[in-house]
Amino acid sequence: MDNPAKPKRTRIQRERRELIQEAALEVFSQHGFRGSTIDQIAEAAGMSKPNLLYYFKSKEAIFVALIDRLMEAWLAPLREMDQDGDPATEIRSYIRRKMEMARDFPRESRLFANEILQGAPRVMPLLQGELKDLVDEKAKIIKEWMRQGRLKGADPYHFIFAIWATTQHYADFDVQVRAVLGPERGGEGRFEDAAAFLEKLFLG
Amino acid sequence: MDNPAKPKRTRIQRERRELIQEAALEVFSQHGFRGSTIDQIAEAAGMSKPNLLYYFKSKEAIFVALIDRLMEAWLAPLREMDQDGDPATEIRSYIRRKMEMARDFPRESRLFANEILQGAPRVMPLLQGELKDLVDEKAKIIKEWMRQGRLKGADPYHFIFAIWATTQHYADFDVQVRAVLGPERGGEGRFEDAAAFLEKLFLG
DNA sequence: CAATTTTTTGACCGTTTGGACAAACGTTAA
DNA sequence: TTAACGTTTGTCCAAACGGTCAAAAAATTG
Repeated sequence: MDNPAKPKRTRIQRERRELIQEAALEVFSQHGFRGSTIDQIAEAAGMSKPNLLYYFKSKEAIFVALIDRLMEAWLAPLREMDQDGDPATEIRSYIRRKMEMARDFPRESRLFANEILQGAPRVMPLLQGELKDLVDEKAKIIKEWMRQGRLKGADPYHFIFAIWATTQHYADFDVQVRAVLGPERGGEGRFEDAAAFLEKLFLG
Repeated sequence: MDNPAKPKRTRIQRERRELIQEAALEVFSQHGFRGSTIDQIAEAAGMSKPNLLYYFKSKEAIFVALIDRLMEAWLAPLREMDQDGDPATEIRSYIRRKMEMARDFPRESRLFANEILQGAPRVMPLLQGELKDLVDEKAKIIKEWMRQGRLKGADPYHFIFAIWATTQHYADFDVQVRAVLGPERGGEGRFEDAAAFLEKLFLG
């Protein structure tokens, strides 16, 4: 997770690696790791397979780079939750941010979901370390808010889990959501409706 | 989805097909469809690959049989929700049943999640048909309960989604849940804690 | 028992896959 | 011009994969 000797990269290398990661995100999020081929990614990135392997030494390396970048963005919204802010406002903002991520970055969400579903073989240390620490810290804050009577009392861990589950559901299970809502209600408005519902559910 | 000429099967065929599906559930739920090999499934079932292919004509056929059986169990809890029952009791029972499924059948849950994540290529018709119809029907009931003031008012569709998301989370994201809760709180009690939390969340 | 059907297996095949490699190409700078 | 370096590609390979097939083994039936 640290950087043992950071590699110096040319401009082209930075651009190409970025291009490859974008293509890989598209492919991996649709087919999962094992279901994706280097050829698919290479084609999506508009280059030949050997050329792609010049920038990433293996399929695994692409995936790891993607996950690494993803996890940062993943933890950010919870990091922003501020102990000194108004509890209701902080929770509301957190839900909003998570919902926006589900809407704007569904591929990242699905990629992460896939990794966890397979037993988190590549991010387990991160879950037990950085993520657990962060949640422990924020759970303490939420608990304090509840103790002060500024937030309805409940288990802060399951509270956070519930926010994760409900918001990510709209990215990960998007096809099911749309299928059930049907053509009329399944339009773009569904994220707004969901956000409004969740605010009431968690704060009402 | 119907049965065009139901095949007559010997006792051995019934037993072997069952054995294979159990093994396939184990393998598919861990590695996904593309990530699983026929050899893996055959080994888990304690037979040779050609022998397995004697009972199921392809990898796809195993998967379809599995999904078919799964979907029935999947819809059952919602089907049981009774219009004439007490709203709070009905919702509570529904949450309990879904939570028990997450605890007792996590492989089935993960298999389903995997299928949806990949865009539901094999169950889309079912989602748009049977599932949508069922949800439409139950949403109407919930809406009526809310109109009568017997249940807190909210969008019944997102209400149902939220129950799905939160309960299935404890099966699909189990490793993450355990990692965050840590060794102390991540024991078997987590399902009870979660169920209690969710009842309050949805009915409190 | 023998005849017939069902079940099991070893050997095999064509394709796909991740990855290696050397040769070619392009660019820049001495 | 040439040497050096970064980039790109065609070709190739070994392993893994889904699936076939003929024939042996086991079970069932007459």
